[in-house]
Amino acid sequence: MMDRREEIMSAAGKSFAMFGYKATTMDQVAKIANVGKGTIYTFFSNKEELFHSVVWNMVEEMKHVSERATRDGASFQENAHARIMQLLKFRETHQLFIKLIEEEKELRTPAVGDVLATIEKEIVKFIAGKIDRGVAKGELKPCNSELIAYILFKSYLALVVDWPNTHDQQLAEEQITNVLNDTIFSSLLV
Amino acid sequence: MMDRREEIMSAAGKSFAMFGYKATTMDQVAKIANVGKGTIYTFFSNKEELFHSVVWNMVEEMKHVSERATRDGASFQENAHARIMQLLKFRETHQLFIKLIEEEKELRTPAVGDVLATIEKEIVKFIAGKIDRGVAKGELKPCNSELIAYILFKSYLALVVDWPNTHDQQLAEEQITNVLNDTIFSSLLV
DNA sequence: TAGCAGACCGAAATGGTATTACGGTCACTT
DNA sequence: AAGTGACCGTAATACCATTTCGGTCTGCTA
Repeated sequence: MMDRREEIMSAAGKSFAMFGYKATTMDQVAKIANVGKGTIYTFFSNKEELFHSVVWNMVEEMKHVSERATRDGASFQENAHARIMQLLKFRETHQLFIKLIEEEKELRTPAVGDVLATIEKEIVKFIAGKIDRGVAKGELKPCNSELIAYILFKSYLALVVDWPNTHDQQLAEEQITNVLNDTIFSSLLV
Repeated sequence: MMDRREEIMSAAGKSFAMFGYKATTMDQVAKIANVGKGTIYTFFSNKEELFHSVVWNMVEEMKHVSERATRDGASFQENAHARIMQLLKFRETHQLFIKLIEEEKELRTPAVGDVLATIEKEIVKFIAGKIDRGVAKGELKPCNSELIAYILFKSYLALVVDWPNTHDQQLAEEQITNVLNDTIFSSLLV
């Protein structure tokens, strides 16, 4: 039988993904995990900490999936594009992530807002790390990597996520690569 | 005495700016305008149309204020920067605009959400027009002006409005001009 | 008699309260 | 010693009585 802690995390993951943060109860999690409610509190000090642990797991998985989009021979821009697109795909594919975004939009649960902000910060840090590596390898000019990572990610969000909200067809991926190659990426190359 | 229609628009403008869309009542507007409630309905078919008229007024004023930031001798980038910064300043200075943003965030009044989306579209159209003019005058390369205007405005929003939400000090204006000159603007110049 | 005013209408929001649900604890079991 | 679930106080929910408000329409005024 699985480790009790993992059992609980897994149960919580399923419940948060299905019902969201607010609508999952600790009794629910205990039931799914085949564990008494009290037991949960020997591993996690409260609901929010359990939530953070589960979300953190997801973030690690997301980074891992993103890394897997890296291709060895490819240029920095190609890899950066592939990795960020993978992040965005994860964002709108992974059940828990979808549920969190939905809950933030309709319920405004504060704990969910906090967690989404944390995730965004982590993603930007992840991208900034890639830029720093590019600089260290001499592929990119030195720059304020956090600022560039920030505007790069925000641009992707704007083009991939926001644009379709106000325009009735989404942008072709080629248009996205073109505009970003001409602007942000071109300013980075040595 | 002022035109009755203007009287009503002015009263509505004050009320929307002070209390927001949801919390201003037609009785309230009638009272401020010194007009019977029925009279409002001879000029505007309903509350939402009155609202749109008032907001449209504000948008025209905002565009006008933005134009006034234009300097004759200055480069395209300088003027574009000055005009967009003026738009953003208006956005966080003008009472009605402030109130709309607040109401969208806390109350989620649908009519307000619609109107804010319309305003954003109008701003992007305004910027796209400037880009088209720059192209026509031969200052800029031909490009997809709507797409560039979109990403340009979204970038300004990200750097000026969003950044301070997650970082405890706002970006210096010089950092903003630097990063955008190196990226989006540089891709536009002939 | 044309245009304005404000009493009036029904739908929708609000407020107050009785009830339920939930996060977290702890005395008890195994 | 480790685990459980009945239990507690608070906070959310459901319910209903009352009020509010957008919009209409008849009568009044100039």
